[in-house]
Amino acid sequence: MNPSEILFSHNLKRTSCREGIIQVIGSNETALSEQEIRQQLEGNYDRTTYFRSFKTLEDSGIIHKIVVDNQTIKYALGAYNKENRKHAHFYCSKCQKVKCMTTVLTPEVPMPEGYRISETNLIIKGTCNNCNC
Amino acid sequence: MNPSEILFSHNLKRTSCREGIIQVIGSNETALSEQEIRQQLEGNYDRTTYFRSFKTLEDSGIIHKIVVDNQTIKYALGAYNKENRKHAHFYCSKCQKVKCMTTVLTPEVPMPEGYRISETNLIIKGTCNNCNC
DNA sequence: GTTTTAAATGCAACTGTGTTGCAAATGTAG
DNA sequence: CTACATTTGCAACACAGTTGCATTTAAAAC
Repeated sequence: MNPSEILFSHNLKRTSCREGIIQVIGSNETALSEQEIRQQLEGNYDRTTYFRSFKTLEDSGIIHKIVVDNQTIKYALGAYNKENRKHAHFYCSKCQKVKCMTTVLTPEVPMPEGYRISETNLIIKGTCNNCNC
Repeated sequence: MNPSEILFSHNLKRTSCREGIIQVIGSNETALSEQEIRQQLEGNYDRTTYFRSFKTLEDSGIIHKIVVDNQTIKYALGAYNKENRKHAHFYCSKCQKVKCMTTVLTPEVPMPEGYRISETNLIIKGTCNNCNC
């Protein structure tokens, strides 16, 4: 599906900013920050528009937000696998790239009586194969 | 050990701000944000001083920083268990409290050739036993 | 106890992130 | 093409985090 179709299938208006964001995120191996997305996008959109677009796209599950730390936020396509499970993310502290580890699912943690889990985030930090050469 | 002894044993100067931070964090069940620590501290220190103190205390392993999301940062005492492993953290999205789950260690994730892990963060979000009543 | 000195603090200024209200522009259904 | 709801851009703002520098303080040396 192309960006336009993705938006349509989620009942979202097909605006150029949204289509561009999906397009750029979808054509990258690693997750991207707002800055990186802006650099790769043709159109010059307002910062507010980006943030509102990210929120809309995230709410509908088209993209997901990866909070590595309070200064490093990245976005990638998709969100859940077929079983509605989320995956881990790897952050390379040398090249600052974030990769979705789609084969590593977040663990099912047994919780004490009375606790309910809505979401589990697993972030792994280190250095990637490219930076360890 | 009291705050003064803790600082001494880490070769850090025993300033009132640092002692106060350790004191406040140590006397709370849950992890605290900068704001919450400020409210419970007598002395009125500059914001810069807090951030520098947090960094110093974190670098020496006296406290650890918990990044729940880019807007929610908390601090708690200690850092690693005896085996140098880190634990998971639970964030209640109703009461906004963060608890160290010292019994749940971060998983050992098998990585592809060439990857090195320096740190693993596991954040569980949901609602706590208090808020589910 | 006083002096000395390296470290910590307070202050001012600044960057960057994220939010809100409102008017203008745009997508889409009719 | 028109009408309407939604999205966007702009301005303004709140807050987190950082840096340089002068002042103050902790702790070691005397």
